[in-house]
Amino acid sequence: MPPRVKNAAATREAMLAAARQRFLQESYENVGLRDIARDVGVDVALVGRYFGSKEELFKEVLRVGKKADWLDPTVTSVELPAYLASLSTEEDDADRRQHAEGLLIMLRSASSPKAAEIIREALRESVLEPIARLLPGKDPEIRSSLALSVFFGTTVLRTIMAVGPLSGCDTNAMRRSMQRLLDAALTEDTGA
Amino acid sequence: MPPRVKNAAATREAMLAAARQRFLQESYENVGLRDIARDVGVDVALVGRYFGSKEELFKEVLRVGKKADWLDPTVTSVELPAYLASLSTEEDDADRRQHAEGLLIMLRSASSPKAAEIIREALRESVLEPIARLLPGKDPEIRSSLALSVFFGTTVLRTIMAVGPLSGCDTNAMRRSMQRLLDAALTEDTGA
DNA sequence: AGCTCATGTCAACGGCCGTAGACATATCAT
DNA sequence: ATGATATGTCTACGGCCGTTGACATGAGCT
Repeated sequence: MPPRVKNAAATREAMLAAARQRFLQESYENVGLRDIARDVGVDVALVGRYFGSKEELFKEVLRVGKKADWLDPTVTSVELPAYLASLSTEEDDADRRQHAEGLLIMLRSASSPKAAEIIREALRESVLEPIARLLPGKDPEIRSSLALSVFFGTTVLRTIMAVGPLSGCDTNAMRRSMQRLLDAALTEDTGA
Repeated sequence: MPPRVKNAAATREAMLAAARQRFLQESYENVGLRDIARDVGVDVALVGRYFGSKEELFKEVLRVGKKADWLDPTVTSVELPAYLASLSTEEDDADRRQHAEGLLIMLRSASSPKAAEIIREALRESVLEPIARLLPGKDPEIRSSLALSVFFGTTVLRTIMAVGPLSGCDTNAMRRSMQRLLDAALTEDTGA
């Protein structure tokens, strides 16, 4: 038989992929359901049928990146800064790419009221807590938040604002800077 | 004479102030001109008359924070990290507050297509370049960008995403962390 | 007082959005 | 082949948006 023209599971998956690409490039409000539907070559109304609402579609998009769990448990705390630093620069590793993409999506839509709570939850449950669990020493939650803030800060300038000095920066230099920042972020506070 | 009920300059100023407050709390797209007008007790159409368009109003809002120039020229590079660190925590100093507010406005609307270019320009001309000019050593543009990324990163988590560990953090601890991060950001890259 | 012009209001336009329900069509079981 | 059902389309609604031009009203001058 010739390949099915009508296949619910396949179109759902295609819409999810298209949505992910869109949310990767624009914020929650600026992504139109009609854009996503057009990408797949399908009618808008299908979004409603398969995902219920735009918010639920967005939730599902964030769930995609969750499948590859954050950080192999074998990763020790000393490798952690290097891993996080590689998130911005490494392009090949599939898991890393997915993690970095997920974070970028959250960052892009961070100031969209409708998306805010969804993002907060996803961030906590599938990023901050897993990282904090790997950190020895005091205040793991604060330090994992600081580490994440390094990623977000550099990404805002490099990718979202497209500010020259960081976007055009040499990859190795960038990785060294990230590593320095992440070391500082993960350092325990001596209170001095 | 009793204070003028109709005063163009005053209402313009009031609308500018109201707009600034709104853009401080929500992103470019999520701030409606009708909201601003309602805050002032005035009709929407006045926005068009006084500012031309929403984009120009936004431009003007960013110009407000520019009046207090960034960093007294007497500030040496050693005090710079402390100054930047105080941006997030200090509430009293008027200039600092205005600088921090300006940055928050830019951050909030960073992923709004209509606002993006305006922000890029304002950031470069009135933040990145002034700071870079104060930095001795190599790659001042890169290092000033990294310093700014520290502010943006922590602000995203603390203020925009309202993520627990950083929003509820002790002020002194926060300042120490910021200082550590900023030192790392401003350190020259030895290439090692 | 009356004239004039700056100042502010009103109504409406066209456009895009997310959502919903009625409708069409392809696929599969019988 | 025929009916049943999953799959996808079409149309349209109500709502908010930024912007515009015609209109009202206040203030200040003579």
